[in-house]
Amino acid sequence: MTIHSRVLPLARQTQARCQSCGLSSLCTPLTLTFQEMEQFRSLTRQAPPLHKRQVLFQQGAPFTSFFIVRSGSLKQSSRLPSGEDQITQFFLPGEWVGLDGIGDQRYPGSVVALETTTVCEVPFQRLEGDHPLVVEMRNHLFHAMSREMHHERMLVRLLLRRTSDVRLASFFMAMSARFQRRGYSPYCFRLAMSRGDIGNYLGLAVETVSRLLSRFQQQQLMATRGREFQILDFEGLRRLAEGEGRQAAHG
Amino acid sequence: MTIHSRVLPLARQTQARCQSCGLSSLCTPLTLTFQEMEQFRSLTRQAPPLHKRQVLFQQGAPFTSFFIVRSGSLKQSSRLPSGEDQITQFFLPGEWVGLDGIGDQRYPGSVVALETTTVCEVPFQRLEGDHPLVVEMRNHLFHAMSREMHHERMLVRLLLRRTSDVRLASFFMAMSARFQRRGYSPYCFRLAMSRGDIGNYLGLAVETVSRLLSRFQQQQLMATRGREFQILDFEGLRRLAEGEGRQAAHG
DNA sequence: CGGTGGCTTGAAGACACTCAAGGTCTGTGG
DNA sequence: CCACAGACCTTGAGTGTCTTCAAGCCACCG
Repeated sequence: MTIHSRVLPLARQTQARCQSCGLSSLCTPLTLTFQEMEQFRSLTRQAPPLHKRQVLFQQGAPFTSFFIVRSGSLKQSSRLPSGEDQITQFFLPGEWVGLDGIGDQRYPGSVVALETTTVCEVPFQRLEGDHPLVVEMRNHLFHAMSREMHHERMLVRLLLRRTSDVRLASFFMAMSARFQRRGYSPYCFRLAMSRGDIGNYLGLAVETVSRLLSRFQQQQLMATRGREFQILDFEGLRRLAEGEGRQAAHG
Repeated sequence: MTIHSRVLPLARQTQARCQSCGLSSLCTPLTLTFQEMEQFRSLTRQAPPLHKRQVLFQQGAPFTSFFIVRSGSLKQSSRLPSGEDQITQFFLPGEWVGLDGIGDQRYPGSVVALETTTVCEVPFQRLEGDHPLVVEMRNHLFHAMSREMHHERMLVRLLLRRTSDVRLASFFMAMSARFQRRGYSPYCFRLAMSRGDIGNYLGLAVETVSRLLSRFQQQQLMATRGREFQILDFEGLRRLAEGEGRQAAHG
């Protein structure tokens, strides 16, 4: 119990690095005074880099901390009773990992690095108490979870009744938005996950993903080279994702 | 604005009724002392019954309160840019309504009663501060949201790659569990939503839902009479929902 | 240089959707 | 109490989409 194995106990070193993280505006709930910042840094600690395929935590492990991605990316997958793995999430820099473990005090899925990745750890215990900073942080999490809840619900329910091309287009639109929010180009990015991962996530066969990518390329919507993706016709892709020019409602 | 129109300002009357609610163990985070109970009751207020098709709140309305269902049931649906309505949730007695409005301070979907329904209102403002009771309540919500988040994610991602019969079987298993948790029979229940609603929720055409119900009946898995449902072969339905005897993984 | 894993492409079949029509239930007004 | 209207539900036939199965390609790495 207590704490999962791969966390550094080096809180001091941590603080120095978190300050230069470049993501602090995303890690911290609001703009903080310098003094508050000092105190806030005490909530987090730096973990050593994860290499590709390394596990951050295992499904079922006791929930102790959550994490904020500093660089790289990860995927979360849950082993189903039937033995299959279902990918439930991808994580990009600045995003919270492990929020869904709070409920049952266990991580409901395993999270592994898709490439070399660094994360900040936030021990959940440190979020207790009534210090204004901690209160602020909890509040932020509250909002984040609520938003996440609805977003997820919408997106996926939407996908349920959509054709594969709409699903994939939606996926890229979502990714594009996430990169843009991070300050990266929304038109050109690299995704570390395999076609198989994308297919698993969207509920499509690998072959379907591959075929669609070819078609998107042919339609001049996107250009693909390995795991580098470029959106050529943003509006076109958006229209496709919105479902225009495709199947209609039936409710 | 400010507060949605149909809320009673009668906090006193409310308290008397919430005490005899029978759901208090679900409404309140933990077992509370009598004194705490007194204080906690001050957090909620009773709203007048909603009749069928009446709107609890509209999509986009400012978030002020959430609600706990006392009796009856509701559905939440979001209007998509394309103009379709997507049902994102059904609510049964004892369940929280409106949690997903916290994030953006607006309700992300409209909630309407599926039948005559009563709810308790919990103004969000009353959850601020550091009173131990309020802290407890927030903590409870935190956990509830986290669980919800993961549950939703799993369930729906799962459905993405499932055939229609597995989707529908999963739906009934989930409903069954929800009724059981409330102390009702897990084998026999009435669902107030139409076939169309179920189809919309699961991403299936009405016709498919109807055909599957006929098939389930023929296979002696369930018996259906209008909106009354009876699970005849619980294990069989569970096996179907788990995906055994059906399509396999490909990841 | 051969092996492995990931990716792409082709062909055949299953599944769920659309369209269409008939049947049933519910609520309302005479 | 009955008749009617409208919504809801069921069933059938045909079609398109996505999956599965199969094979080949490509890049990376021993």
